[in-house]
Amino acid sequence: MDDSLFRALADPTRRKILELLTEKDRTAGEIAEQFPIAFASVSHHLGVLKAADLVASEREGQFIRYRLNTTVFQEVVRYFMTRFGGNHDA
Amino acid sequence: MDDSLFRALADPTRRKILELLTEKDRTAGEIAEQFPIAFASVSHHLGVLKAADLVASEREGQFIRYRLNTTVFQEVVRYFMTRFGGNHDA
DNA sequence: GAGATATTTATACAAGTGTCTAAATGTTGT
DNA sequence: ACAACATTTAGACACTTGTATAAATATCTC
Repeated sequence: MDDSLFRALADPTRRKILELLTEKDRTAGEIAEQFPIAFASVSHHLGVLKAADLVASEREGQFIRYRLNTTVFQEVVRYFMTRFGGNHDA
Repeated sequence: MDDSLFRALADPTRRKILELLTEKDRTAGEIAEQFPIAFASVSHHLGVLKAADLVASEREGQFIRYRLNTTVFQEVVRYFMTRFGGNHDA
């Protein structure tokens, strides 16, 4: 289990970004306008999430669209369930 | 979902501590001797884990015994499953 | 190609974090 | 009460991180 994964999840702005991407894929700009911080700062967060493989991105014209990498989330869930006895039926 | 929870999980030493406590409850000293860092540093980590409610402790004579708070882990699992579509049957 | 829009990269800085050593606190046994 | 042991707390310091502004890169339209 990679360290960058948990460090990426440690920031509330990044977790909010992930939740936004749960609803639907979004461009960097669509994501950035949801936050009171500078676009460049959001871009930095997106880079962290991407480095942790929590999101993927692809260019779409002048936009760059981000989407959740659900595979990694299942790994996180498995990490907690196997090590810390999360209730599988919950 | 509290911010301190994810920040607590972001450090590899702390995750290792949690894994040690999965096996069995341990005193601060038993935990500390598993790591190459100073006892005081481990104590600091234990404080962080306790503040995040991931572990609980109780004095036992001169020792202080730590144990996992499994309830919070189930909350973490639920957080990921509900928001990010982890496979409930996995 | 120039200008407009979308996004990232570079740089700087204040705040936060992990570690250390030293000192403090709590407990036990003499 | 004192000494020994177990653990935490206090301060200090290097390193990381989240943010900002400014500059760079990429795409689109004219």
